Amino acid sequence: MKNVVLTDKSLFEMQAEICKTLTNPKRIEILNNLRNEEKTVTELVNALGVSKANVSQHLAVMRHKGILTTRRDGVNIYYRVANPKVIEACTLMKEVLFEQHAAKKKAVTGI
Amino acid sequence: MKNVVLTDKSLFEMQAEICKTLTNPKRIEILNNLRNEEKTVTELVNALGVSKANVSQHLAVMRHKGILTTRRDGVNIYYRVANPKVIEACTLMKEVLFEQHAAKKKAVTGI
DNA sequence: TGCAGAGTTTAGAATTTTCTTAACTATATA
DNA sequence: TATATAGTTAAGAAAATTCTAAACTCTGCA
Repeated sequence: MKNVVLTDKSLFEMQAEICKTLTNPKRIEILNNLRNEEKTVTELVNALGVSKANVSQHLAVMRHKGILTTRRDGVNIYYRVANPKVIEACTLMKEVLFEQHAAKKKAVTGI
Repeated sequence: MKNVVLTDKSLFEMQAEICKTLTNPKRIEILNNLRNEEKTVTELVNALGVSKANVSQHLAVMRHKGILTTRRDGVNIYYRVANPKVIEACTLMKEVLFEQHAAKKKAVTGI
């Protein structure tokens, strides 16, 4: 365990690293799937419709960053969101998107 | 103005596009600088200590995504955050980082 | 032990992001 | 008009991200 101390110098970089979780459409879709419940890799594969290897890679990215945690139950591995604030941040950014959309629509229709 | 309608198909992609704003340390630092006030490009250049061209590029990225807006006053262009929810999301992700840090520290020191 | 199902890891190509340099536009003022 | 200041844009190299295919590990069970 190294670098337990947060240095000012690297703070923005560390924050960017955490935020990178949210920059891939499939990872966002995974987070949406894990919003209220834990799921196995296979369940996520079926929900997303992409290869198991790819889902596993995205899960690994988020697990290594501490965004997701896992538990094994027999042959299955269940993934869940480690900190609900990630979901909150995700929701806020979706709201930003919707509010932009509403503003654009208003600009076009005048309503 | 095309694609005013949000399709389900592209929703995660659009959300990821918005979130990409937060994935660069310099853009996060810019958002921190604009948290409570508008600033000119030169003020941001001085605050970040990087080239004007680079700051301008990062500002352009965020402006094109509707995250920042601008006003010109004479020779200066003032940038400000368009939607405070972006700052809220940024803050939440920083809290996630700090809570991870606290958890790691506790794991090491037992306190 | 051997097999099948569940998941991970690796290697590499294609794409995207980032930064630097240089050229460019716009505004104010002498 | 000429010049300085403020900011933007373009081109291209270096680095990071993403996906696919194939090989690999781990667990449960016959």
